[in-house]
Amino acid sequence: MPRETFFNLPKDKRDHIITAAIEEFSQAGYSTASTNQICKKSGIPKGSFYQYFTDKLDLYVYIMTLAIEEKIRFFSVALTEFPALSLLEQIRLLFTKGIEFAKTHPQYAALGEQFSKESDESAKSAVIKEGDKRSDTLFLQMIDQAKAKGEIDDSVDAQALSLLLQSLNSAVNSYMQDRYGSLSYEEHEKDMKHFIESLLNILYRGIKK
Amino acid sequence: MPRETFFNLPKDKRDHIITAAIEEFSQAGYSTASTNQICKKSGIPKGSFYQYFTDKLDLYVYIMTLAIEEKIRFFSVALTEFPALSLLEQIRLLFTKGIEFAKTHPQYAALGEQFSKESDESAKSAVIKEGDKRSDTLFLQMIDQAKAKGEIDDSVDAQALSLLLQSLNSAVNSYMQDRYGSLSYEEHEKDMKHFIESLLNILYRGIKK
DNA sequence: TAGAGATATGACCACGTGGTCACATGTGGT
DNA sequence: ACCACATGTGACCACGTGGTCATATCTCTA
Repeated sequence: MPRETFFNLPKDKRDHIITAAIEEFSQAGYSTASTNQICKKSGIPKGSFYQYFTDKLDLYVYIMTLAIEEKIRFFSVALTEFPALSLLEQIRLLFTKGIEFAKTHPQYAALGEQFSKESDESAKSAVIKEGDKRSDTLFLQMIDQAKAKGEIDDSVDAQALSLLLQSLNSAVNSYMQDRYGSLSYEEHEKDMKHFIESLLNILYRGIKK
Repeated sequence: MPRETFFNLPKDKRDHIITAAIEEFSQAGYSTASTNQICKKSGIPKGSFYQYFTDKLDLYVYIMTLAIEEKIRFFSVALTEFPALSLLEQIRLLFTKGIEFAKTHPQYAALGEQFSKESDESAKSAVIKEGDKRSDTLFLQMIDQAKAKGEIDDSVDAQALSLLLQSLNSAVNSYMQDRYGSLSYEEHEKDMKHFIESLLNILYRGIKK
């Protein structure tokens, strides 16, 4: 956690630093990100950096915490807005909301992308310890609920389905990124909706004739 | 491509260098890997390194090429061994062979893992240019074939299914890695087989009741 | 045996890194 | 007006990086 000095800073200066850090970490990931660059971008001297944060990792974990909080807030708002959806509808909602999140919070999304690629294990575990992996339990909860309601077949393995949904969720995002890059969301909304429906169709009916 | 000097080297010295490079790149990825470390590990002086390779990227692309060739050979042998399998059987074969490859060639598998995480775009594109992405076309071919044979439903979106299979394939591998680490393959063969069957079951029948 | 051309070698370079520290500047209370 | 203490600051450190180059050592031909 950042030192008290950091939180005593005037809000706009703090925000400058946060913005600069998000920018750097979302482009470079933890290990290749440069504290010098963050200082230069936010206009603070090197010495001040180490007045505010104990080290690079301290800042990184703080930034990731902000991003995680934001994303969780985003999803849970979406889910509670529509209670009593079927599993398939819930999944559809999460997919589309996932894309929406990446669109409205591109920096946070990029941060997450970089995090999943991070090779520095100590940095990864430090972030995870500070709270994540809730998406897995979220999916498992949804699946169990749906089974209880008799929505889906009992022969479906919950663990396997959860893995499938997780990998699918990230795959959809990177697919959209690869295909349309940073182009406007609205322009390709139809394509994306159609693609998601195709996936859901496979998921629901299976591929058998 | 390495310089001629490199290929004139006695085979065991060349192999030492290759081994050291694989070790380093599979642990650190391209951008964080250190040429100094590779020199130290393989026992060659710094000067010799730059006698053999034009630069770090030259060596990296060469190593990746070796890994890709090996993996493609592995898969195509497996597929041609059993001609006339159904799509589901082909997919099952690829999943299990994928795990087997990761088990028998852990270094190469780790190399691929690191590559997919690589953030240095120039390195990525240099490797891709030298030949990859065949797995995507492989899946698409299999799907088209299966459709032609009337094995799977026409309403299934080939592109969507291919993406699903790709992401699932890598997800299965990292899942196994996370769960069982480097433990012996045989010990958990049953678990893994069971897990794969669960996934194939969802894929085939869908999740609907 | 001489000499030419390929190959081996490690000291060296400029640079960027994360992190430190002595000192300058601000701020609030007396 | 003073002083104590929090805060700001950038020159500096040791180190590791990818890459170079003059020189030493081979090897093979004449």
